[in-house]
Amino acid sequence: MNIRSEEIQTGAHACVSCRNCALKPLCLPGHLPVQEARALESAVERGRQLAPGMALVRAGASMDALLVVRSGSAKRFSVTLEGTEQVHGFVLPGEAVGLEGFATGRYGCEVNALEPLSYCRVPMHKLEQLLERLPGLRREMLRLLGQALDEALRLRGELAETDARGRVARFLADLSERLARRGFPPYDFRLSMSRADIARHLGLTLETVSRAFGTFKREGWLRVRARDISVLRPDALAALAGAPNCA
Amino acid sequence: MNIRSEEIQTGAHACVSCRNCALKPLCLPGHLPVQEARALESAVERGRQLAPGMALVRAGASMDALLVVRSGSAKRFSVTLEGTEQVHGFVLPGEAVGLEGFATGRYGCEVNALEPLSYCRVPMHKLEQLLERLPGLRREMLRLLGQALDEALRLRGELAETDARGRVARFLADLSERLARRGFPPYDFRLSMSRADIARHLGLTLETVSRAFGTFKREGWLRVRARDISVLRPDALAALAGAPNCA
DNA sequence: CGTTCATTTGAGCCGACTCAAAATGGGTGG
DNA sequence: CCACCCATTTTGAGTCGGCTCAAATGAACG
Repeated sequence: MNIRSEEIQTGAHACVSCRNCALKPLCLPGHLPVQEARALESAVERGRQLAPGMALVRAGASMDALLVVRSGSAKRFSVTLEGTEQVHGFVLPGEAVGLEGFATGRYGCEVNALEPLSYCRVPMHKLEQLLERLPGLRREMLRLLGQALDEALRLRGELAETDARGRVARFLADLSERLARRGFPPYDFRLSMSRADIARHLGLTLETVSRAFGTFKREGWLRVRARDISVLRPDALAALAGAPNCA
Repeated sequence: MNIRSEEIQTGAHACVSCRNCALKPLCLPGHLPVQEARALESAVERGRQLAPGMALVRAGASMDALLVVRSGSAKRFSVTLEGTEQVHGFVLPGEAVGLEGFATGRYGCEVNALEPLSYCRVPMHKLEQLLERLPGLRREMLRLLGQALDEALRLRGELAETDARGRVARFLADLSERLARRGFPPYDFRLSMSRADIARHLGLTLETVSRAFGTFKREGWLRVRARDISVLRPDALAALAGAPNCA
C-alpha cells in the first residue's frame, strides 16, 4: 500500500521520539495528557525493520511487549488445524497488534509484514509499571481493547449480513478511510495484500473477489490494474457497502 | 436454558458477597488475590432483577458500570440501519457484558434478557479507583478484554470457514461446554433463545438452523423437542464442528 | 526473454436462501 | 381441565449466488 511513511527520524540509535512522529495523533500518545505521553515515550523502543513475509508476532509466543506498527502494513491471521489461513485483518501504521494476547499472555494469532515494516514496542514490564501511575494510560489501554473488540464484532456482523460484492466494497471503503486518516491519498493506492488474502479476510474465494473487482471496474466505479486501485466513485462503493454498519 | 442458578443468598439488602457466590471461580474475583477480591467486592452492587425481553444495556447509552450476569441468560446484538438484528452472542452467568463500551464510553450494542436475569455491577468511578491500587485487577481487566477480543476473532473466523451444519454443531458444542463449566448438565438443556436468534447469530436463516437440528436428530446425535435439547453424541457434534478452531 | 506467480475469466454444480404451507407447542381464558 | 389461539418450529419446492475445477491472460523478476 505504498506505506513508507517518512516520519521524521530524530537521529541516533534506538531512541524513539513520539513527539515528532507523524502518527502521534493516531497512536497511543495522541490520546494522553502531555505528561503521560512523555512518560510513555521513555518506555518505547524501536523494533528492527522487517522484510515482507517476516513475522511480527507468532501465535503462541509469549507476549512480552505491546507492539504498534510505525510504517508498512501487515496481515493478522490464524492458521487452522487444516493448515489454511483465517485472515483477521490488515494492520496499518499507528495500529496496535496482538492485543488478543492479553487473554493468556501469549499471542493468539500471527502477524506478518506485507511490506517492509517498522514498529515500536513497549516492553510488558514497563507497561505495567506505567499503568500503575498513569490513569490516562489505563483508560487508553481499555479504550484500545474496547475498540478492537467493537471492530471485531462489527466485522463479524458484516460477514453474516452482506453478500460478496458488498463485502469487497466495504473492504475498499474501509481501507480508503484508514489511508485518508493517515494522510495517504484515499482514492489511489496499491494493495499490499493478494486477492487470496482479501478473500480469506472476507470469507470468500479469490475468484469471487476478483469478479467483484471486475464488476466494479465494469460499472466505472474503480480502475483496477492488478494491485493498483483507483476509486472513481467512492459514493457508489459506500452505498453498496451499506452504511458504516450497525447503529 | 433453565439457568436460575440458586446462588447462596447471604441475607439482607443490596450487599453482595462474592465470597459465597457460586460463580466466583468464573467471575472477576476468581482471578484475583484474596486481598484484591475483597476490595473489589466492596464496590460491587447488585442490579435489580430483569424480566425476559428487558434491556440490560442499550446501544449508545453511557457506560456507567461494568456489568456481569449473575443468573439467567441474555442476547447481545446490534440493530442495523435496516432494522434487523445482528446477534453477537449469548451471555451466560459469570460473563461480563458491554465491554466494547470501553471504546467510547458508550455501549456499542444491546443486551436483552432472555430469561429472568439478575446481575452485578461495578460503577465506573469505583472501578477506576480500584484500578489505581490493584495491580491484579488491572491485569484482570486487560485479560477480560483480551479474551473477549480473542473470542470475537475466533467466531468471525468460523463464520467464514464453516458451513451451516458445522456452525450449528459448534454452537451446540460451545454452549454445552459453557454450561458444564457452570455446573449445569451439559447434554440436557433448554435453549433460552429462538431459532431466529440462533440463525442471526450464525449468519444463517432460521429455516436452515431448523434443518440442521433436523439432520442431527435424524442421525441420532440429538434429541430435539422445540427448545429442549439432549445431546446424545457430543463426539459427533464436536467432529462436525471441527476442532476448537484455530491453532 | 523466459519463467513463475498472481489475477482474470469461463462453465457447471451445490448449498443456503426465499417463499409458502403444515405441524407443533405453549399459554390463556373459559 | 380442556379447548382454543398464537407464535414458533418444521418441512417442502424452486431459485440463485458463490464455490469448484479448469484454462487463459497478465504482471513481475531474474
